[in-house]
Amino acid sequence: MSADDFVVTPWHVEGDIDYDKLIKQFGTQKISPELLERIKKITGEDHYMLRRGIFFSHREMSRILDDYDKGNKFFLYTGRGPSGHTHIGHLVPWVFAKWLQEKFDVNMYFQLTDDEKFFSKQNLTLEETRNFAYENALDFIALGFKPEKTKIIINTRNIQTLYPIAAQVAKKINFSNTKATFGFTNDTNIGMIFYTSLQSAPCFIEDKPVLIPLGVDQDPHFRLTRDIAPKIGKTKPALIHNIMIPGLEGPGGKMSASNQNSTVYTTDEPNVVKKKINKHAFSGGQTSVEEHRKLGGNPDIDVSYQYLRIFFEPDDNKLKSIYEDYKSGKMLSGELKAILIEKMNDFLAVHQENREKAKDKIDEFLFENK
RNA sequence: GGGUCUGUAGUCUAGCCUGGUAGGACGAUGGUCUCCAAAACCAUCGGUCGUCGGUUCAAAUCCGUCUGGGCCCA
Repeated sequence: MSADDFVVTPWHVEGDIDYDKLIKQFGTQKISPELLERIKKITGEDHYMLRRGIFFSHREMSRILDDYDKGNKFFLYTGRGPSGHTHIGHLVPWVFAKWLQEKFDVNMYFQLTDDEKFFSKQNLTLEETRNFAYENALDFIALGFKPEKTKIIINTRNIQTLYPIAAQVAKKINFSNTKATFGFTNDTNIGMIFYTSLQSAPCFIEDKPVLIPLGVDQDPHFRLTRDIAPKIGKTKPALIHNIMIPGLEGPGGKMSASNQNSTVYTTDEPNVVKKKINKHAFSGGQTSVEEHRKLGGNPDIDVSYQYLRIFFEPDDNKLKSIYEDYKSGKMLSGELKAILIEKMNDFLAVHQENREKAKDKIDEFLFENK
């Protein structure tokens, strides 16, 4: 734990994150009302994730928009480390990325880092991480991306394309850089040490500026990439960061794919979702009905409310009335949970159907080595 | 290639020197309490002690092999 009582790294998130402090600590830019207004002006609408500060921070988003205004398109890049099944927290940046893609009409690359998860997870085989990559790709496709403008990169499959770019990057990053950035020690395997150069590679796969929507915990990789980009004659990648999605069991840390109880997977059945929320979701309610009616609940720490805010209730008016009812004590935690369960299961029913259909479409999405 | 230290439940770890088949913490599971969750309290589950072999009546504990990891030297 740092002196700030929270830790955010690509492999570990812990504590109550103070996002204003994190912005200072990471040296990123807060998304200002002016920037919001500018995005709204170009896209014709503001996305609820921007409005509500789910995406809260960026690096050089303004430059991307400057270029766009001049008629120079960018492209999007995001990804996922396939260490397990997809959960709803993973979907947040993907849904937002899809919105960006549609509004700006740009290409999108999605990188599945099966090699990295093999390197970093002691108990996973390369075969397992490749299988998870395939599973995760289905969830991505299920969100409705267009294959003409969207390509999925799987590291071990597309290494032929990635490697020449990664080599350029790798030559400019030394051991001290990666150690300082990721906290590597002498028992870190050399796959990990090289790895960040592979994660950088898709930034330069097109000769255009890139914008990367991602969880803020992944920022350190691209801090390095931004450092070396000018050294290899490339434009620095621009980033836009979302907050960490809390696990069911509490506001500290993030939803982790490995803890079954703090996680709702995209493949969970309705009754499983119901059970997980009712039995595990941390609430901001009081200890008894009488207390709750008298004192009211605290939506700011209530995980069910936060899920509605972050993902499942895009309607501001509905969200506001839930907020007020819960805060005043009119609405009980059990009732709030019921709302979330319904929203979640409605979403998952559609998602799971699309996910099935994605199995037939995956080939159209896979990036082909040139 | 040589030397040296190290490997105990999901995680961290006690025990090893002075042999008698493992104890704790966190986690997990169930219950009580709550509109739920959390907290608190109660209970339960979980380890063939990295592998194979040797010594011994008896080995996590001693010896050797292999294997994973750390450090030093070449």
